[in-house]
Amino acid sequence: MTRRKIAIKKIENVAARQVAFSKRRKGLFKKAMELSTLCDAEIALLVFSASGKLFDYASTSTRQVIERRNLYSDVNLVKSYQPPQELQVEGEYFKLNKEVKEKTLEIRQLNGEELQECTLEELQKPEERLQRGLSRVSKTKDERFMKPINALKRKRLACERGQSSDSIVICSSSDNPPQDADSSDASLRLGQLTRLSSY
Amino acid sequence: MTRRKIAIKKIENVAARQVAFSKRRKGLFKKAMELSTLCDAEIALLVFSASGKLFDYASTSTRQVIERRNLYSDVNLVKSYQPPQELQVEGEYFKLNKEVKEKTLEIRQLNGEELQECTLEELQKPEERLQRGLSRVSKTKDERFMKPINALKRKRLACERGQSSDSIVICSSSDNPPQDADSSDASLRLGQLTRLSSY
DNA sequence: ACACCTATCTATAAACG
DNA sequence: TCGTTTATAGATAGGTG
Repeated sequence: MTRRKIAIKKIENVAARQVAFSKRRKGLFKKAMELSTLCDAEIALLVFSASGKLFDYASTSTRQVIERRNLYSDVNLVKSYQPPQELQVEGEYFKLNKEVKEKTLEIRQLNGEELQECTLEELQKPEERLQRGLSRVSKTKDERFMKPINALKRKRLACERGQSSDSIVICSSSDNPPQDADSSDASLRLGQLTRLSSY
Repeated sequence: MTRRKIAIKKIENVAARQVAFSKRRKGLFKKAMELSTLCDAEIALLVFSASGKLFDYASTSTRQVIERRNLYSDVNLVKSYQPPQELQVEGEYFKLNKEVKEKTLEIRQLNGEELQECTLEELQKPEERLQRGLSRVSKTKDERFMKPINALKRKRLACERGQSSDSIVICSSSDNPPQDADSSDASLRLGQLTRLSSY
């Protein structure tokens, strides 16, 4: 399908087959989910790799109709007719999937995409949210940037005056309101940084 | 996918949804068969239309592992959900779970939370991203806001042509650069708005 | 609903790291 | 094994009959 067209028959090269399986499986699941979403269809998809590994997907948008089975028990795919509706617990997969979709949309909107689907009012929220987020990030960056400078300043002042508690002027490098950048203990902050660097 | 990109959400237009269901179902089955053939996988695919009609496919290339039943035959919904064990956890579920976590973190960072985990450099990216996103959102909002005004303006200019007229000042409601908000045909834009309002 | 068209959008085979 | 990239093959939305 791409650099070269391939015939639809078993791929003999094991490595290539493995790669194709991974890619196409992913694509197939995506298509299944899209169909389910777009057309309000219920879909169950079971894929067993040649080595016996199971990958599955089931949409259960309204009622749970499909049940899954473990690979190693004797398989028995069963469908129910009109199962108890509302009470059905949605599959974990479905729930997760929904969550992913929601978060994806959220992120896309924060990126400023998909905005044509929004009304003027609906644009207000993301805008405010972005402003808040930006403000926080900028502030944090500022603080992080000023810390070593302030530390140096303190050290120097301490040396020069013998010692004293000093009043330090803090400058903001951003165009955001400088809401009092740093007032807590520096060693504490350093402790946090140290801990973080171990990730 | 083609003449126009569509969002992955339920297609409201019934006719269009039906067409999409038919086309995409066909495509999905084809992909399933290709995967099965190319990679020697066993696949079962069940698709229930919104109206309850069943379409299914099952490959049994190597061994018969999947049993199918007709929707209208006797029911036995088997609750055999083995809590996702090793094999399954490694699969789609696991990946989705990871995705959820990643997106959650991403969102939190865009919200300006969890920033203590970032170095100064790592703060740069979200900041720029937020600025871009904010700029896009603001721009879109501006455009949306200006559209009716511009339309009115044109109308009025058209009316006043041949008569006395006063100049109309257009104000931007945002503090972003007004990058020439609207220059295309107003009726077209109105068409878009109308279409959108039906959501 | 179906078959065909075609401009676009998506999936993906190969190649590379 | 994985992630990316890139060029190309394939899928499909919207339109028409």
